[in-house]
Amino acid sequence: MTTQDRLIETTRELLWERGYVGTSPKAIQQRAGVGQGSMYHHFTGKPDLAATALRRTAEQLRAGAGQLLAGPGTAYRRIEAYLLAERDVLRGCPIGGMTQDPEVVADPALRGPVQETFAWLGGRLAAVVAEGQAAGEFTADADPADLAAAVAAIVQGGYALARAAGSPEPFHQAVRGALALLRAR
Amino acid sequence: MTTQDRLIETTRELLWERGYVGTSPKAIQQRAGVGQGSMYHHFTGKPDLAATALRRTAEQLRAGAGQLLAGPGTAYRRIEAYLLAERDVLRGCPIGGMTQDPEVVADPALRGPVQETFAWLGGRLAAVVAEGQAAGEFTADADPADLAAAVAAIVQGGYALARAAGSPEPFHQAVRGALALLRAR
DNA sequence: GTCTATAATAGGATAGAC
DNA sequence: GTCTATCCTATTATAGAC
Repeated sequence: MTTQDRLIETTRELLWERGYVGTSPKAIQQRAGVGQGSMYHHFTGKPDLAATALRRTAEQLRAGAGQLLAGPGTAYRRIEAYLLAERDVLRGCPIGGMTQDPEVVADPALRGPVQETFAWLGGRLAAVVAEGQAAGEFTADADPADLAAAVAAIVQGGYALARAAGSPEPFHQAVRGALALLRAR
Repeated sequence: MTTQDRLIETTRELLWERGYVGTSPKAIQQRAGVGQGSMYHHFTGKPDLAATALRRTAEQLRAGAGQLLAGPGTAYRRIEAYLLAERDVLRGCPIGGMTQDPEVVADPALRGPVQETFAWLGGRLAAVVAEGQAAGEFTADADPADLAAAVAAIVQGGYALARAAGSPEPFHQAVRGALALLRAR
């Protein structure tokens, strides 16, 4: 792995663990085992490095979710697969967590990957819901985009509840609740 | 308003706007218009002041939600009232947002008010759901605690989606989706 | 109670040697 | 490309005067 790559991977970890404000260049350099000079040689500064790291994280998240949602099975089964995917619940979402940081939200380069990820996810989920409605699997009296947003919110909100409780259980409750509601359609 | 109160109110604002890591004692003092000495006279330090501020915010949040959930009307109407309550969506939740900060999660004095708020909210929502099931308003095939967690997660997740998008719309989509699902019970 | 020093450490970056 | 040295500001307090 190149020095540049180590910087990116280390930044991805730290952003996930400590958020953007909580991640200092010094901490990145120390964990990556490189001096200051290297970091500023490859990146213009912390925002540049963080944006690069976030783009990579967003890519991987989309790849994972894309697989689950494109899989075989009914619409319900695919949404279920997405909701039941294995997650390190107490670590939270490496993309969604960024929305809490005002500096991320304020900087287009940082918010970009986050915004695009959720826009993409909403679109994919809505497409699956629409397929389910077309197949008569779900009643067609709700906007697919609304149900898609609800499913995405369950995951993001589940993380928040779990971290508040110090336990993954509230996340799983929320998912079970959402699946129970979806089955009733 | 006393100096102590101004410090608490200012800290509540800053915690909401910038989170715990992003809120410095100096910023609190400047916005409150008091010197360093005053802050350290009334509070042992930033964690103490922040914990006091969070307890007050938690109280107000519970008071507001409690009113909506205890109101008249069917279980569905009360949950609807909670979900449709007016919110400054792009500001996020002043309590739920704290879960993103590792220092808050790690400090029992800081996580306490957050944990208690969601524990209380989950209990209240579950009670309303249970009433709805008892009244035949909802089918009784789902655990009230699961549906309660789902409702709470919709709100918290809705904030995250909205801030990612830079628009309140995804929050409202998620709420509409959740209400559509609840109506089908 | 409140204020103004003062201080040790961290944050974020630049300069220049190698 | 990578490193160390240096710089300025912010952070989070403590000390002591008023």
